[in-house]
Amino acid sequence: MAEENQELRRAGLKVTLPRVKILQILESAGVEQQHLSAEEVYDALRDAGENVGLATVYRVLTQFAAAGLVTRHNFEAGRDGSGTSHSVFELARGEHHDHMVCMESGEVVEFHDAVIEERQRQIAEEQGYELVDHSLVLYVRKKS
Amino acid sequence: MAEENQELRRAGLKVTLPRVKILQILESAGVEQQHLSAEEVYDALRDAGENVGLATVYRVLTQFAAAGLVTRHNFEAGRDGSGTSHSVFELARGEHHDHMVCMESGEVVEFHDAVIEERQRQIAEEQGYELVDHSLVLYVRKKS
DNA sequence: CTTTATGCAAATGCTTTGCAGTGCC
DNA sequence: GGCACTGCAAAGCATTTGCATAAAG
Repeated sequence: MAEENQELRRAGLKVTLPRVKILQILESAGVEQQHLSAEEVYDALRDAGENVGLATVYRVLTQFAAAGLVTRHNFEAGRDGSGTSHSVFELARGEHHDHMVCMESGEVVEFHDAVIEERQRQIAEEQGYELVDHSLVLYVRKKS
Repeated sequence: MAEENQELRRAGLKVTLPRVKILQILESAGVEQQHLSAEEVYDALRDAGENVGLATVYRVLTQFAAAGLVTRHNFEAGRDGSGTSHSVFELARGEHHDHMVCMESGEVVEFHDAVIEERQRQIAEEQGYELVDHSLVLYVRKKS
């Protein structure tokens, strides 16, 4: 219960109601809903009876991301080159992983592959670069 | 010279000055500048003395993307979770490739790796999905 | 001629900011 | 009490759309 407060303090952030609530929402998100948009967090707050402004949700999530508490992703909505893409946030639970998004259901599956990770490092190196970060998203469709 | 007109007709688009000009700009982009934002294309047009509206640039690029003539990417600006990301367009020259973006210089290097491509397919399959598309961007830093 | 494209300006959607008021430590 | 945090409304960007005009086939 006081767990969240610790995390916040560690991040150098004052323990306030919006921050604690948002952290709880992210922590309690079911496996199927680990990737929330700012709007979804906002709605969850209202459903929980808390009156937090959308601006605050964005501010808090951005701070959390800067503190490494959460990760921000930018999944593109549809293929078809519709530049529409909103951010989704997910609690950073230690190890890194990539994502697979179903183009039909919107479902998100996480995965981690050592082979790919290593190849990426090698490829960057071959070009004289050091790999700092990467973003890999597979757009998939359920098999029939 | 009439090459562009053929490509446009093939795509089912009327041959108009804005479309031809934009196609030329993309084709003549140097190796270091193959990835242009709508704004950059717009500026290039003005520099070439053509008065094309930015809205038209967007419309044309979107049509080109839909026709498969160009590919639209969404490189994120800075890491640090600043959701800032604008689209860049690149001429689709046949084979698929991924990108490596230098976080300092903004330079973009293209690459293709059969191992990664294959692993992606396998990973999707293992989860009962069919791989439709993917987006892979490596964020790198020049080695010292 | 008829259809499709263009330009401009206004509208959008998501995200950030300015500022006065509020609540942590 | 002071300074960080919040809420609200307004500002910002990149991109899209409505509509009257202009050009293509």
